[in-house]
Amino acid sequence: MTSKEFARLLGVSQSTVSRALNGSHLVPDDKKAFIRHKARELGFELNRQAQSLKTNRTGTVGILFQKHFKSMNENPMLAHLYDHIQRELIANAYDVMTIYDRGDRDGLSVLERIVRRRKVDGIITFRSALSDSEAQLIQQSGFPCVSLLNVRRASADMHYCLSDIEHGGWLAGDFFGRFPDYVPMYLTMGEEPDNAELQCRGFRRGLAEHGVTLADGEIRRCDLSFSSAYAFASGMKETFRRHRTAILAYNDLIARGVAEALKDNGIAVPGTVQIIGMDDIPMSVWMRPHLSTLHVPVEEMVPVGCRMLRDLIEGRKDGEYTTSFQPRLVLRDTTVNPE
Amino acid sequence: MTSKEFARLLGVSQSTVSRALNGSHLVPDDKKAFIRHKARELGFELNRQAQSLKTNRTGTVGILFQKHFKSMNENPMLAHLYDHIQRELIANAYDVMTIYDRGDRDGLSVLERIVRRRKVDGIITFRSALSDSEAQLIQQSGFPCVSLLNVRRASADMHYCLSDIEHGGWLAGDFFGRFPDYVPMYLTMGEEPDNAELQCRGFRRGLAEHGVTLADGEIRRCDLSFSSAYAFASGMKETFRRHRTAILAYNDLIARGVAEALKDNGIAVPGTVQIIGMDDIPMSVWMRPHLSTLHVPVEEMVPVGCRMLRDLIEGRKDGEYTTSFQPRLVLRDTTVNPE
DNA sequence: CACTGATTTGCATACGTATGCAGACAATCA
DNA sequence: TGATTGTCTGCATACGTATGCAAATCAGTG
Repeated sequence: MTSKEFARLLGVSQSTVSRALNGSHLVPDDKKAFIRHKARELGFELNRQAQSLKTNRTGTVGILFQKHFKSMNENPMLAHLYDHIQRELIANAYDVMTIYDRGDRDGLSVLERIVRRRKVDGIITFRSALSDSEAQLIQQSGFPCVSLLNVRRASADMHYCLSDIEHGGWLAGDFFGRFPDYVPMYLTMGEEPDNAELQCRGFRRGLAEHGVTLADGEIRRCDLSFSSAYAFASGMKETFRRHRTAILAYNDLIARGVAEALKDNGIAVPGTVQIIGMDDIPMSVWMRPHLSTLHVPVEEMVPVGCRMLRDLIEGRKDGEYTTSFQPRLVLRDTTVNPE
Repeated sequence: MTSKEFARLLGVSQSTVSRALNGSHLVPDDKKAFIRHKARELGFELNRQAQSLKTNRTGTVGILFQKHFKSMNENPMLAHLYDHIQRELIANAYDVMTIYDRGDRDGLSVLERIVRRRKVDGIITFRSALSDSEAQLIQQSGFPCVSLLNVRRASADMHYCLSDIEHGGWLAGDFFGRFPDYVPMYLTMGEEPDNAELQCRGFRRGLAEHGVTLADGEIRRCDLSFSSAYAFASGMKETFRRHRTAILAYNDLIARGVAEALKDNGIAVPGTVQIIGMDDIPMSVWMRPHLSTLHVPVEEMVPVGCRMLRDLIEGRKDGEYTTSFQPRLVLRDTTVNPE
């Protein structure tokens, strides 16, 4: 059924139907209500394709995963974020399209295809480690784009909804600083050097305020995966037996891998090794010991980030803007209870 | 740039451009190649909105999650499947839209909205426990729909790409039947009674062939979550200490929860308790002990299922069709090595 | 060269909506 | 009453593509 047929059925013009269903102020409230009521009753809905052709709006937002990063089933934080974002956008009448590049096909990336064909109104991306070409593509296409969670060095024209990772590092440093008998260690991975550096700086500063220093040699690396972190910690068991260690891990996935390895190797947590992760993914409390972590307020960030994107799409806002959220230290079972 | 402008630029008509880019046989190969080359060179692409308006095709497939089930970050198998499906569809030039209902808004479900506005060409759904109203909606909308993985009782007009869960159960039964000193136990959850019943029947049959019976009292339930399985197994520790037990779990998520609980409670695996899961999610080998499991050949099923959907969408096939895949028993560290 | 058939081209239109514009109608005021 | 404003309506058109149809071109044959 087209709007024209539907209009004839109600004895009004197609224009009036269109205006009523789009909430135009040109049609009086009672008539608007009537038309909407009838539409629901008869199951009529405006054709999205035609609507899109006229308005250049699709009612769809793309969620962009970077190929450098893991997928949702390898990185639980992505699934966690995706879940919240999806819920939030749907509640605001946007549908969600996944954009996940895994290398180019025919020299035309998925992002490129979607952007060029305008299949979305805007883009949300989690990490800011877009490749330069991707960032450039988004920028010159003029698509509204909000980056959640982490910042990318030197990229203009992008909007951020951040968690203050440096402050997170500071919180962990401030905590571990109270245990001078534990050697501090920072365990990160290669994928996000900018953010790791921020986190490490905060950690260092937090420790320093208690007179504790983070030795350069105690900045360790593994890959962004449970098993890599597991392997790392297994390989370190002699070191851990030699002296107590207080580990800040880049995120919960890594922290969880470390905790599991320590458990399997019979190293006491938190008696011998303390661990703090970051993100507070749901998985944090699946397993024992429950992970102490820096809670990233996803539940607050996502609505704000989505709101930012909607403002940009619907033209309520322009120019750059950035919001920032503070992580919160949550002590569970991988840290010693401070007296 | 529109196709008309682009056509003028090349000195041909808009029709020819349209035909060339859509691969019509009406335009000779050399000209087709030339036009395509130019299009790529100038970055021209046909407008998807207009195209959709004419053809009623969107180039998008919806992946439908049921609200009864967990989300991707709670159920790793969903993320695993999603990952494969997304990759497969993108490789075939379809984009992917997530359809995740969490209760209705305004009495209009997300699925309803998407179907009514025809934002997708077809639907893939993982589990077949669609609510009746959802199944009906899909059916009467005439959307091609393929259900992966599991079957739903008594639903016509749906196409299935299944893993043979009953055979999976049989494999586990046939294996555990060789260990008469282990009491068999089946651990399932309430969400998918049809499939659980099939699996249990296979398990029972497999055991019976070795003269072992599964007692009705040894059919246990927990929720579909890691922590619920963990809690269940923790609560059973006295039983496990009393006699050896061979557990078939409905899936790996549950099996993993059990394994972790046993580890934390100091119960020997597989010496005291053997565990077989199902799915073979990547998480299976993240943690120790590596889980013995019934490998579901996602890597084979997904391409076939997507192919089925594409056939339906592109009109190469109609009527119902169903394909089925055999799971495979993978022995790792939660089962006793048969001599 | 005339004719036939096959191949290729462009014209014209339709898809279903949003919206500028002009006109209809009601309300207000002098 | 007539003029003026404000509110509402419908007509007509444009968005950019796909495709039926007729026309044009070409190759092959007698």
